[in-house]
Amino acid sequence: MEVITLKRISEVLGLSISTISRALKNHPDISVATKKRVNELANTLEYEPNMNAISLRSKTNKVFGLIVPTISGFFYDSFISAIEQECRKNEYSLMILQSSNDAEIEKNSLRICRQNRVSGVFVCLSTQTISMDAFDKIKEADIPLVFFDKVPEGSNYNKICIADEHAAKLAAELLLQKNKKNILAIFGNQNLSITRTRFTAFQKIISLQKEASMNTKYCNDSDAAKVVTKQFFVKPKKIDAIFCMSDEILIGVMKCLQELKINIPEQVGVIALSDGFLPKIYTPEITYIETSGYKLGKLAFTKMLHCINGNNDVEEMFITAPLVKGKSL
Amino acid sequence: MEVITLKRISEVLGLSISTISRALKNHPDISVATKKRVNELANTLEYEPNMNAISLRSKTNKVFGLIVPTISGFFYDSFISAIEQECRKNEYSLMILQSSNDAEIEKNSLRICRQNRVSGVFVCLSTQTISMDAFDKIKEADIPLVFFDKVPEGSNYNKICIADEHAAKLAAELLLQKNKKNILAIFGNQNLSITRTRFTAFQKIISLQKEASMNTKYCNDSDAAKVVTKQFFVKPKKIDAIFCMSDEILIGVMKCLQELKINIPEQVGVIALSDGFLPKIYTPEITYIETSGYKLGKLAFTKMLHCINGNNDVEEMFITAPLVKGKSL
DNA sequence: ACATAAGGTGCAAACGTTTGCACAATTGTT
DNA sequence: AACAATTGTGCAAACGTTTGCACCTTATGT
Repeated sequence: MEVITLKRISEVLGLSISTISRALKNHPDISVATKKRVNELANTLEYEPNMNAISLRSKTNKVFGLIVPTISGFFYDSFISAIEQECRKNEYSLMILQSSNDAEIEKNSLRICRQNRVSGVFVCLSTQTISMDAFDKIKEADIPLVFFDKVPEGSNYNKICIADEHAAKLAAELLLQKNKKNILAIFGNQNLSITRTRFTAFQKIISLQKEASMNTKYCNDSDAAKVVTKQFFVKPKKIDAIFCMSDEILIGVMKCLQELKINIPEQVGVIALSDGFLPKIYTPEITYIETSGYKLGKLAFTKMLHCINGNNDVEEMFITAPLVKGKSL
Repeated sequence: MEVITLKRISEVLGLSISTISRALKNHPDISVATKKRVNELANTLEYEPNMNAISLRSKTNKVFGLIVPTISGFFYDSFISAIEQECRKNEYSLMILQSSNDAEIEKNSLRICRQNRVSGVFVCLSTQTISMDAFDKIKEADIPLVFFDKVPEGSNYNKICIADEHAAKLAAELLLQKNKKNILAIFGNQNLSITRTRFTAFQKIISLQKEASMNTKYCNDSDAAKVVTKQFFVKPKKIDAIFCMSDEILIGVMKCLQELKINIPEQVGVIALSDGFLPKIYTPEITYIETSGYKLGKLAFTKMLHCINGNNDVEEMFITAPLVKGKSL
């Protein structure tokens, strides 16, 4: 079927293209009568403005880019979901790119964003990213850049994060409060600043309590966490609580505990940092500090809008991570 | 920073815009020397073609639209992940829209797709969709349309589905084979054709075995499934196996069984239709028929490419759902 | 009656590409 | 020496919008 343009409408109505354009935008110059005629025809013909033309003309594409290591996961999907909702509200579209934790693909995704002249880019860094050059170039091109979750180290980037320090601290305090003395603390990929932050904060609190001891382990996936956990239950057991830095870790830990038929919380307590979905499907429900991808997404979007509106202050923002009590501690 | 265009390059080099354009596209008309000069400058200046201009000129945007009820979930995220991968391989971009199971939003998403002149649209229908008018219009506008998972009834749409009939049949057969006689079968939203298909196929097999009886329940969410399951274990228990139509159902069922400390598979067997993630985190691991969003995505994309390449045959395609044995039956 | 203002509309350029065609310069053929 | 073919390049239009400006009507004020 023929696609309707301003030109087509102008021909039918015997008016000029500019009149049609203005009429549809409710421009005061155009008479009410004409506006009515134009709008009616546009409706029956189901005119839809060509975004490509608009973007070209206005030099600004109402699209945001979003680069994540992977869409499927315990966290990104809810983040993306939040961003998409906000985009819709604000009449932006969302272009999603996965980096698969590959720096090369990530870089290429940035190129795609530039080619599409997106209005801004949300980025959760891949675990492999070393050079920030490509990102710096985006900034030079005046494309707002908002990092979330996995963020770079420098101070010249917008960063939206879970209040990792506070969250880890909260977990540690709760463990001490429950009088746990021998804690197994399992963290994720050691390369990530998020891991280091969580570790440092956690350890700091635990070390305050002289009688408490802490075993630190780093695991890159669920299976590793399972194996690590098992080690602590085959030897004479001396662990009375496990801290899981993420959902991924939690899965491995729980798998192990279930297989060994270890009772929670009687034999061992469990606490995690989590998006909240998984802790609720276990029995007993796991006590966790909520690291909500959804809230993070909302905040990231707010910051992005500020950038769009000319507020160029580089900011690091945090969302607080509340404690959600289960029965696992 | 100034944004680089063909014009800019042409000015620097003292050549015409068209020469630059052709040189960058390695057009045979242009001399090797010129090509070299142009490419070098384009590289140092980091020229990135303006996709909006290209799309406008070519009247074809290399972007696909994707409309799903929700991004986060046990299934859509892996579907989306697959589509995104294929898009990247084929140099398309992906625009994601959530319908939130709201027909109005879904319709609006279609509008956005049209305005962006996308090359094609992937759709998983919302549960509330009644009228197919908006979709029919997209088809009239010659925009390829590929439905997946939740698909419309008519025969004039491309549909990519799990082989629901086969999957439900497989589950039923396995239950009979394991000599289960009193089966609780829990299904999802009764409005969806996917539910009806699974139910019919499942029931057909069970009814072949005279001694087997089947209790059918419909639940719209995990909590409902949990409540329903509980009912069957407070009265004198007569259930020896539970069939879960989806991950959502499975979550509720497992929650109930765990709370009541019912042993799987000794006291009751469990089988589910699932994407595969959840069955593996339980202990024992749940036996399931794999309904892979990932595979579905790959197949949907293949069909989309066929459409793009002018193969307009309307097709209904299925992906087979293999049995993955756990220890729950 | 005549200037001025107000109201309604159209012209044309611009956004950044691509591409058919024309053209100039060089080379090859008689 | 005349002519054709080849090679390399540029012109200009087109894609669908938006918008500053100019234009032509009328109505208003003196």
